[in-house]
Amino acid sequence: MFSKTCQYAIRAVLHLSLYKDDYRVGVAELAEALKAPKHFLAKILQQLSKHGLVSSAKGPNGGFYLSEENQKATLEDVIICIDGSNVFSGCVIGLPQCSSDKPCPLHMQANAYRQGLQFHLKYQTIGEMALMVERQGLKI
Amino acid sequence: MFSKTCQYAIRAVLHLSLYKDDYRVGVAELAEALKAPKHFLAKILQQLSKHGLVSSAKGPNGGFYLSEENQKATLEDVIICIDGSNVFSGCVIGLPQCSSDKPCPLHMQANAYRQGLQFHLKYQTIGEMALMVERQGLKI
DNA sequence: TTAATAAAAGACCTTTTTATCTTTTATAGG
DNA sequence: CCTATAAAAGATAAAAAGGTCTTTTATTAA
Repeated sequence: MFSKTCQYAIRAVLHLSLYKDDYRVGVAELAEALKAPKHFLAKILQQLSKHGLVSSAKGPNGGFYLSEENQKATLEDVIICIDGSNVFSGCVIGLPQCSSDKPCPLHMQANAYRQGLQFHLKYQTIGEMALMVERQGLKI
Repeated sequence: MFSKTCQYAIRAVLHLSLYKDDYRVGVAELAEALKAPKHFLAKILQQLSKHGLVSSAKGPNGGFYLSEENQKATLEDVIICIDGSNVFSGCVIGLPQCSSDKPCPLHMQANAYRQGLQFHLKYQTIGEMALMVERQGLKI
């Protein structure tokens, strides 16, 4: 479904949302926590940063964090930023002309799956998800 | 969702199921019909053939076809043959330890919809799908 | 104002996926 | 039995994804 890059991005953002508001997380620390390759994770965070989905501060005590604004974004935003919107809307068997007008044989069922998930990812902010994660003790 | 290889495989099998029972389709013809790279498609068909999901005949008038038996298989079989079963069961954010016991934050939602798709792909044979495709004039 | 810190940026490498080309094997039909 | 045909098999190549390393830039705090 999602690329490995995107999986790291999702996990990184969720993880960032668990820290205290004013704490800046260094890539090394985050990479360790996620068991993700450090430099690769750095790239991903930079891309998210460039698109305003995470915030960062350079220099001593710097690092990545989620601003109030960032917390209001959704995982859908993160996913689209990394993998593009086609993960939700592209034809599952790769037909360029596939649409609800001229559907492929898997169109309806595949869309049910993807739109259901997309809805879930869209109508809950990252901040809200973080609360869920903490209360339910979910794995990241 | 599915690899390009898998997308070709699905389309190839569906396409094969539309021909008359006794007609053998050459790779060149099938590649043309699917607008797929010929040699690459050949590889895919060989893999499906090795796993008993399509049948083939060498020599003049030879080619690929679906036997009675092959028609009774499902697209789930095809997909698992090419992409492996993790497309249906692997953690969407890539956690090895993710399970219904220790779920990731997307576990429930992802599985709810994914299993819907899997069910659809599993409880309709390729032969049955072919009928649908013809009756509804769907795109392949 | 300088030294240490940490992100940003970019060059580079590795692996996997996707795709092509060539040779071998099997078989139908003249 | 020979030839043309078409799949099987295998080697090779190109592109994309995943991952690493080095240099540059910004910032803080001594």
